[in-house]
Amino acid sequence: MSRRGGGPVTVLNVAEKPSVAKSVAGILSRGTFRTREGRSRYNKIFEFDYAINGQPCRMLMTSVIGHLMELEFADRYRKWHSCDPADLYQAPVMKHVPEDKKDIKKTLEEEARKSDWLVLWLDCDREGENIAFEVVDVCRAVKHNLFIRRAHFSALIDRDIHEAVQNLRDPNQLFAEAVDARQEIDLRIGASFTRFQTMLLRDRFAIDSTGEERSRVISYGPCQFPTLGFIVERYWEIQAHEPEEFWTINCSHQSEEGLATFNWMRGHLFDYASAVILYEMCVEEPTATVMNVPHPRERFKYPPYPLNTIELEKRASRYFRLSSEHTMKVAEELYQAGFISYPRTETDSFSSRTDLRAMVEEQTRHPAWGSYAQRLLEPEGGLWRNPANGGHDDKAHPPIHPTKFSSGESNWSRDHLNVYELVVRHYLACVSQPAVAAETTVEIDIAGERFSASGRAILAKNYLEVYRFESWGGSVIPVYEKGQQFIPTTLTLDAAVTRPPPLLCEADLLSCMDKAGIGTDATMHDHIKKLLDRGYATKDANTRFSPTNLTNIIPVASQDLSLAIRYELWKPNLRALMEHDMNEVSVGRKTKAEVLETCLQQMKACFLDARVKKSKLLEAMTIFFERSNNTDESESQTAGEVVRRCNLCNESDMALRKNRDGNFMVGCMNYPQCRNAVWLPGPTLEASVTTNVCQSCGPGPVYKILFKFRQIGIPPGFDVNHLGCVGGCDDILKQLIDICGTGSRSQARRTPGTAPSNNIQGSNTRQSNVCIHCQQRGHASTNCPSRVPASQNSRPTATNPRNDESTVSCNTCGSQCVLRTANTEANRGRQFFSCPTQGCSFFAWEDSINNSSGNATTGSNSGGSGRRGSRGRGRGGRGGQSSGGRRGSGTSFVSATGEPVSGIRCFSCGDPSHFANACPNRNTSNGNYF
DNA sequence: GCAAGGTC
Repeated sequence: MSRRGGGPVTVLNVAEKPSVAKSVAGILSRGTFRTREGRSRYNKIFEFDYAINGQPCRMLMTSVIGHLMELEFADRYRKWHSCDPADLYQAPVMKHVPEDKKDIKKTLEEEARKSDWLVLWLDCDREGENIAFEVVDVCRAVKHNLFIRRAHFSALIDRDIHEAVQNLRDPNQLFAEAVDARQEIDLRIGASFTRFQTMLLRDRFAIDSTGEERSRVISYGPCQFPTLGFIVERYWEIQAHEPEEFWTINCSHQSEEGLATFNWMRGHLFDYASAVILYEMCVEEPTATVMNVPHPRERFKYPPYPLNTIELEKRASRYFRLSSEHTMKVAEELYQAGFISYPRTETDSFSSRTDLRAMVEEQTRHPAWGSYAQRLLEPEGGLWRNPANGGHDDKAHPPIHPTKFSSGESNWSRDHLNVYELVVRHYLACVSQPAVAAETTVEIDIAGERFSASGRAILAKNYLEVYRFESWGGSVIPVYEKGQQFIPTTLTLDAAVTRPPPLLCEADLLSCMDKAGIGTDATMHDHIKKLLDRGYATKDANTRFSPTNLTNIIPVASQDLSLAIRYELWKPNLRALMEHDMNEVSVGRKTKAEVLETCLQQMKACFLDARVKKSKLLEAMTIFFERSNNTDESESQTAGEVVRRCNLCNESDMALRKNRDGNFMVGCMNYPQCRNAVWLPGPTLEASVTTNVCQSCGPGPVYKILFKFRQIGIPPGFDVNHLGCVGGCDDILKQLIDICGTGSRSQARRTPGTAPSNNIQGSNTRQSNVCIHCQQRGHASTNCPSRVPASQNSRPTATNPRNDESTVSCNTCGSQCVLRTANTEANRGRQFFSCPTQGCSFFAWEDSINNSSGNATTGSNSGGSGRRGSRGRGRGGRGGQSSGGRRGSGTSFVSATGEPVSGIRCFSCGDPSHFANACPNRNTSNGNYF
C-alpha cells in the first residue's frame, strides 16, 4: 500500500449496517471515536485516527443499510401495460438508488469527496460483496481516483478486526457478479410471469377494477412458488391417502411391582390372516417367558446446538405458536434494544474466543433461571459443558445469544418475554451437560412371538432443568429375571388404520425450505408471509398450512404447462439450479453473461409456452372462480355423462368426469358414500361418452367412450383416437394404463411399472375395502358379521404342533424361518413359515412351496375340507395361475437340508415373481412391508 | 402493482 504524500490519508470505511460500523470503530479506536450525524438518521459517522501498515490514517466510519441499490426495468418497460411481458426477458435493466436510500447515498458522496481511500467492511458473503460494489459505484462517481480496498473479517472481535484492517485485499468481482445474475433472473421471470398471470385473470374474469380484487396479484417468484409447492404437495398427499387397516398384538402384565406394557416386535401386520394366526397361537399358549433382561444402559439426551435464525423461528413456532415473521420482528426489536445478539445468522457454533461464562454470569440475577445459571458456574457442580458445534458458520455473526440481562421490561409484550426467555434458556442449555437416564428393555416370548417393554429412570436432568421446552419422560417397569414365566394380564389383537401425514406446520415448512435452499435465513419468513398475504395459503390455529382454492389451481396449471416443456416452476429444482449457476460464476467457471443468456433463454421459452397454453390456466381459473362464487363449498360434483350403472353400490350411475388436475375418471355419482371409480389412462386429452353400447360388458348397458390421447404420451403403435369400454373388455385401455398409468394421485405415487393389472375395474378403484373374510363390501374386516372375534374363539384342543426342526432361510434378512402350524378355525393344522426377525414380516404357507397349483394363496375358500386356502386379500391375486411363470432371479430359498426350494409366492398378492417384502402393493409409507 | 436480497 503506497503512501499518498507525506501526511495522514483520509479513509472512508463503509459497513453493511450501523451496528457493525459502530463495533468496528469501537474496536479500532479502542472506544475513543467521535460521532457525528450523517444525512441519514440511522447511519452515523464515527471518526478516529488509526495506522494501517504504518500509514497514519484519519478514519471515517459509516454504513449503509443492506443493499443500497435495486434493479429495475428501464422507464419504458416499468408500467404493466407498457409492453408485452415477454419483452421483459430482453428489456434493459439498471440499478438505481431508491428514494428511501438517497440520504445514505448523499452521505457516501460527501464523505468520499474528502477521502483518499475507501475501505469496504461489508459482510463477508456474496451479497456483501455485491453491496460493496454498489458503494464503490456511488463513491467513484464523485471521486474517480479513490484507492479501494476490502476488509475480510469473520467476527466482530478485536483480533479479527485488527487483522482485517492490516491485511486489506481487493474486492471480489466474481462474487458480486454472481449476485447480479441472480437479481436479474429473479426480476425478469418474476415480473413477466406475475404480469402475465395477473392481467390474464383480470381480462378473462372482468374483475372489478375498483374493488378488493384490484389489489389481487397472482405473483410468481422463484422462492414463493416452491414454498407454496411444499404446502400443496403435502395437501395432495393427504387427499390421496387411502386408509389401510393393520393389526398388532398387544400384551400387558400387571404385577405387585407395577404395570409393564409390551410391544409386539413385529410392529404390526397389514395382513389380517397372518396377524390372527399368530395371535391365536399366542392365546393358545399364553405363557410368557422372559428371554432377555440386559443390564440397564446409560442413555443421554443432548442439549440443542447454539441458536441460529431458522432454529429460533422453528422453536418459537413450536413452543409459542408465533409466526416466523412475527418472531423475527420481535427478535429485531430485542436486538435493537441490546438484549440479544444479531438475530439473522446461520451460525450455530460459538467461536473458541467467545467469553461464554460472562454471558451466564449476567443471568444469575434472574428470578426464574438465575439459580441454574449460578450452579452452571460452580466448578464442583459439574453442570458446565462446552457447547456443541452445529456445523454452520456464516463468518459474520455468532449464534443468537443474550447480550444484556433483563427480567422483563415494562414495554415488552408477552411475545418479547417469550422470545427473550427462549434465547436465554437455549443459551444456558447449550452450555450444560446432557440429561442422563438408565434404560432397561425386557424381551419376552409367547408362543414364538417376541414382545418387548422398556423402562427409563432419569438419573440427571441437567440441561432439561433449565430448558423447559423439552421433556424426557421416565417410566418404571417391574423387575424381571431371565427364564421367569408369567401369564399376561391382557393379550389382544388390535386393529387400527393408517393415517395420512398432518398438514405442514410452520416448522416443517421452514425445514423444507432450508433443505431445498429456498430463501435465506433472513428471507424465509417473508416468503411464508407472502403466501398468506396473497391468499395462496391459510394457517390454522395449530400453525398448519392449507392451500386455498386459488393455490390449488396455480401449481396445477403451472405443472401442466411446464410438464410439457420439462420446467417445473413450482418445484424447488429451479432455485437449486440457479444456486448452482451462481456458484459457477463466483468461482469463475462460468461468466455472468453466459449464465444469464442460458437461463433467460430457457425461462423465456417456458414463458412463451405457458402463454400458448393459456387455455389451461384459464380453465383452472374458471374452476376456481366458479367455486369461489358458489356458496356451497361442498364438493358437489357436476353431473357428467353416464357410462353405466354402478356395479358396486347398484344405487347410482357412474359418470365420466374430469378432476381438478385435468385427469379423467368414471366415478360413482353416489360419491362419497360409494367410492367406486375407474381411472382412465393418464395421456387422455379428451373423452366423451357415446351411445354405443358394449356387447360384452354388463350388467346393464355400458356405454363406450370416445378417447383422444396425447400423441406424445402414448407409445408408438397406439392410435390417438380410440373408442373404448371401461367395463373390463378393452385390452387397449388396459395396456395403456399398464404402460402410461392413470391420473389417480395414489396411482401416480406408485413406483413406475409396478401397477400391472389384467382387470381395469379390479385394480383401478378408489378404495376396494373388501372384507377379507366374506369378500363383501360395506364393513371393515374387523367388524365382519360372519366372524366371531378371534379372542372369543373356542380353544382348539390340539397340542401345539410346532416343528422347529424344519426351516427355510429367508433371503430377505437371512434368518431361519420357523415352520409353524396354524391353530385358527379356518387353517387348523396347516403349516407355515414365518420369519422371527423383527421388522421382517415374511410369511409363507408351507403348502405353497413345491406346489405349482398355486391355489393356496388365492383365497379359494370354497374348498371346504382339510387344508383350505388362506383368506388372501384379493388385491391382484392370481388364482389358479402356475407359479412357474414370472419369477424373480433373486428369489432363492433353501430348505434345512440345503435343497433349493421353489414355488414360494408373495403372500400378499400371490405373485410368484417376488416376495411379500417386494410386493408392489406393500405400504411403504410407514416402513412396513404390507 | 411484479422478484429476492440486504437491513432500520
